[in-house]
Formats: sequence, structure tokens, C-alpha cells
Amino acid sequence: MTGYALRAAITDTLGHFWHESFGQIYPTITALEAAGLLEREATTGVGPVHLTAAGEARLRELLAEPFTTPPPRDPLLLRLFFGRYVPPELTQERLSQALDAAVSRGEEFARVRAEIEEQPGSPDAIYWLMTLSAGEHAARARIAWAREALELLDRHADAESRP
Amino acid sequence: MTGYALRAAITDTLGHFWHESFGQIYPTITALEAAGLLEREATTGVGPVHLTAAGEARLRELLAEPFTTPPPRDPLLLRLFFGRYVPPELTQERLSQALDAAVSRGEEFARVRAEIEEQPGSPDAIYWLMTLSAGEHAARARIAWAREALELLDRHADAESRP
DNA sequence: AGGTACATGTAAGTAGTTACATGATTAC
DNA sequence: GTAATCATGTAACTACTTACATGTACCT
Repeated sequence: MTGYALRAAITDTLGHFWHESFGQIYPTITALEAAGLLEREATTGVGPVHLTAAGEARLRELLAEPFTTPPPRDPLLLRLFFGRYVPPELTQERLSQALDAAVSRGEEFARVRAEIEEQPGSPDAIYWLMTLSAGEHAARARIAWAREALELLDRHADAESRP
Repeated sequence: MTGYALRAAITDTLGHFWHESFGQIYPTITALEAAGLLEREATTGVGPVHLTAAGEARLRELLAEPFTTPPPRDPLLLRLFFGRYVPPELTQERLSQALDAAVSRGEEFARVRAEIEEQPGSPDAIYWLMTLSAGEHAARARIAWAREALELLDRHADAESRP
């Protein structure tokens, strides 16, 4: 595929857990081609590329290597944690937005699930369903949490206004 | 507090959703001091610092500003998605590790909850409980997902070995 | 005396984003 | 003909990690 198509594919199918920018993609394609891991389908220097045999071997190698998880950084939770320093209405709004976003993600996941289950028997299907399921569980948990937190905030505001 | 104590406090109380390294903390303390937002408690140039009035005002300002969420990058899900390229036992092991880690996190959260609920009435308590609850929901979701995925993988391996 | 926790900092390097720049092709 | 989509790339910048370097204080 082309770099452009690759980016679209990443956004569409890995979107809920991965991301790449053009600033990463194009220099990487150049480097991989120089290393013989990628090949152009034309000799023009641009256009679709695909993995060479060496490229696929390297991919398998990389996927099998141990990996580390980057340190967490959740900007929403950070702002909620210091909620005492901002108006309660702002915290409420932020929770509402998080709730809406999680609901949308849940709906999107349902559409993707329907799509995958239309073509069963693909050797990839089980792995795609696995990562999809991670998104579904996370979205449901986020929805439940946000509702709970909004209620907690409501009750707290009530208790403050009539002590 | 000192930079060292600050880092310990971040790790202890924000650990499940935030992180800072010394390489960030110390230069930042220097910059904030130069800007008059932090003050040393001694005149020696080292030792505990605390927010000035201007510093607290700036903190409130920053906390109230809109924020963006960084693009997602989940290294585990990426490797599961391309599960077809690695031995199934490796995928199984990775899921088991994720499950164990989520269980441990869940237990840790239970301890923290007990701690917070010991001193009720703190004006921060509601916000701390909110972020803690986010961790609890996420951990439970991760546990449920990992168990489900392990089962899916098991059934799949069975189906492959006796077609 | 030796180890562990407390404490502070820098320098090099990596990773990644954002903004800018350019142009071809397709759809209406 | 003009707007959107497809397509490729670079340069500057920001954020952040890691490794290194150094020293004190306390405990046993």
C-alpha cells in the first residue's frame, strides 16, 4: 500500500489503540526500503510498497520480542484529581464529555464487530475480535465510571448547598 | 516538598494514571522558581519548595484550561492484533501477564480505597475517590477482557488441533 | 564499614508532533 | 473549474527518557 493508505488503514482498524502521523510514516518507509525490508511496486521511487521476505521475517521477530508499556499519562484524570482547584461545573462538564465520547466509541465498536463477523473464518479474525473486545470492555467501564462519578459529584454539590 | 518527595508522592498517589521522571522534575522546579511560582524554604538553593500565591493562581488557571488527549498507543494490543505472526503460546502468555497485572492493580486499589475512607471529610476526598474509581473500573474491565480472550484463544486452539 | 534511602542535577539521545510545502487525480 | 481526496515529504520543535555523576544521612 501507499504511505497514505497505510495511515488510513491504521486509523480505521487500529484507531482505538494505535496511531501514526505522516511525519513518522514517510521517513520510516524510506528507511525500511533502504534496509531491504520494503519494496516499491514501481521503480519511480514513489507509490505502493509491500514487505519483502526479509521484511516479513523482521516483522515476526519484532512482534515476538518483549516490550515495555509506556508510563501512564491521563490528562483527564489529572484534572479531576485536582478538582478542588476548579469550579465543580467544569469537572461535571469534563465528565459529561468523557461519557459521551465513550458512548460514541461503544457504538463504533458495535459497527466494527458486525463487519468482522460478516466474514468469518479469516485467520486474523480471532485476533481482531480480541483487540476489539478490549475496546468494548474499556468503553463500557468508562461509561459506568463516568455515570457513577457524575452522580457522586451531584450528591456532593447537594450536600454542600444545604448543610 | 523536595523534588525527591514530589516524585514519591506522584508515584504513590497518581501512579495509576500519571508519571514524572527526575529529568523532568528538577529542571521544572528551577524554571518555576525563576518565574516566581515556587519558593525555596531555605536560601541555600536546594531543599523543600512550595507554591507561591502566584504559583497557586497559575495552577488554577492551568487546571481550568482545555486539554487534549494524546493519541493512543497500546503496545500489548498492537501485538495481539498481529497475533497470526507469532506462536499462539506467546499470545497466551501475554494475556496471562496482563491478567495478573490487572488483578494486582485491583488489589492495590482496594488498599488505597480503605486508606482514603479512613479520613472522611477531606475536601479532596471526592476527587481522589473519582480517579481511584476510574482505576477500579478499568482494572475490572481488563480482568474480564483478559479472561474472555484467553478462553477464546483456548477454544480456537482446540478447533485447530482437531478439525 | 557498608548498604539503603534521600537528594539533585545534567547531557545525550529518542520519539514524536505540527506546520509547512507541493502537486496529482477524481468527483461534482 | 473547483473542491475534496490522494499523495509525499521536510524542518523545527517539544517532550521525555535514560544514563551518568555526585553527594549526604541514617541504619546496623
